[in-house]
Amino acid sequence: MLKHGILGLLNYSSMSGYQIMEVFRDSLDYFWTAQTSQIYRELQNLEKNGFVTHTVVKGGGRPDSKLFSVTDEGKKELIRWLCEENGFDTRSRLMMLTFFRGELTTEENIRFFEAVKQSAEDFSEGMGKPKKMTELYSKAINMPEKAVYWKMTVEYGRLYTKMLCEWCDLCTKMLKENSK
Amino acid sequence: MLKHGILGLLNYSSMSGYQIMEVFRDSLDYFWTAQTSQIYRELQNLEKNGFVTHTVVKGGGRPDSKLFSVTDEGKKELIRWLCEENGFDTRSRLMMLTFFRGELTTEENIRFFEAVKQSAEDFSEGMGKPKKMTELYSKAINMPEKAVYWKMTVEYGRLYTKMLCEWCDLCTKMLKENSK
DNA sequence: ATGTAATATAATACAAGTATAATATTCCAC
DNA sequence: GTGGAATATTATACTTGTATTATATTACAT
Repeated sequence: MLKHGILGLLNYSSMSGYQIMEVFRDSLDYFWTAQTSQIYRELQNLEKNGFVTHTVVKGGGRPDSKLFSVTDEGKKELIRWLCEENGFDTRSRLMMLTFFRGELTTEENIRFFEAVKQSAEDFSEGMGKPKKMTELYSKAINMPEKAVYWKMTVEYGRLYTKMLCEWCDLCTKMLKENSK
Repeated sequence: MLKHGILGLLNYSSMSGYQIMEVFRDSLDYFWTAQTSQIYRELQNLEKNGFVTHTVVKGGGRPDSKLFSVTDEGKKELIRWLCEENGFDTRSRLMMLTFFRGELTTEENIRFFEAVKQSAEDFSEGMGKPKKMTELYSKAINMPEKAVYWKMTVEYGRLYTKMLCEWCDLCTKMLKENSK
């Protein structure tokens, strides 16, 4: 997954590994996170496969860096991935954690679902505000035709957290009714 | 994750690797899938860590099998996991695939979101019916106090797929308005 | 009797994500 | 001038999930 995310970013514009790391950290972390080391490793793999190349850029004052760019092959691979992956996925850590909660008490589990709800609310709030989105949209000035897809991911975040809060309320309700 | 899922199942009742595989395949695949080989590997790891033990059972007619049971240590580990993992997670392959769709045409992307919606509808339909749930609930007769948590995972599936369909409709709408 | 399906376990290789730490440069504050 | 923060890359080890294949036993249908 990360591999293609990097390819997608480099397709917007050439970047160093460090800059890619910043984009994931500051703008994409609401749907994907990546360790710095993983980004550099994937860049090496992508280069080995001929999907990206790099030139060394003298760091004016800063350490030298490698500026990575997608190749034609890389662009083709990005398109192939976009066309062939269907994206529907139901794997859920939360469901694994929910399924086996019969081992704990009703009270403990009510607290669990309230904590999940709180996390969802915090996330939802944190997503709207900051540089996260402003950085995204400032890039969108140069790429207005991409902005609609970025907006969709934000809308997903909104709908998903709303749904999750409703589900948590439902679970809490089920537990309270159960224990009467 | 799988490790604790196996621990959770063995905590319901002792089983062979093959039976665990059947439960994942027939009853839990709507939120987690696992290769047979991964299940046997995790069983070996769990045993190495002292969380499960096994006795060999002569297969009356069938091949011999290993009947696995949780140890006290294993039960403790299960509880620890349930208490310490918070479960809120926003990583999404679908969002990765959405974010970079600016490379494709509006028409291609409308088809994409329609396909995602179709998958969600198929999943939702498939979840309600079959032996999947009947097997789950037949076990619930012996464990009525666990059934409420199993029901919650089903409710999540219902809410999630409904939300996803709405999101797909929204995306399609955004694209159609955009291209006017 | 032959082959196929179901039962049952195991090995191997690979892909992808996590965790931690090492190394080097330069700027800036104290 | 010293230490810390930001920039920039790399290495190593580990965990988890995926993919494929191999092996062996018995039941059952053709």
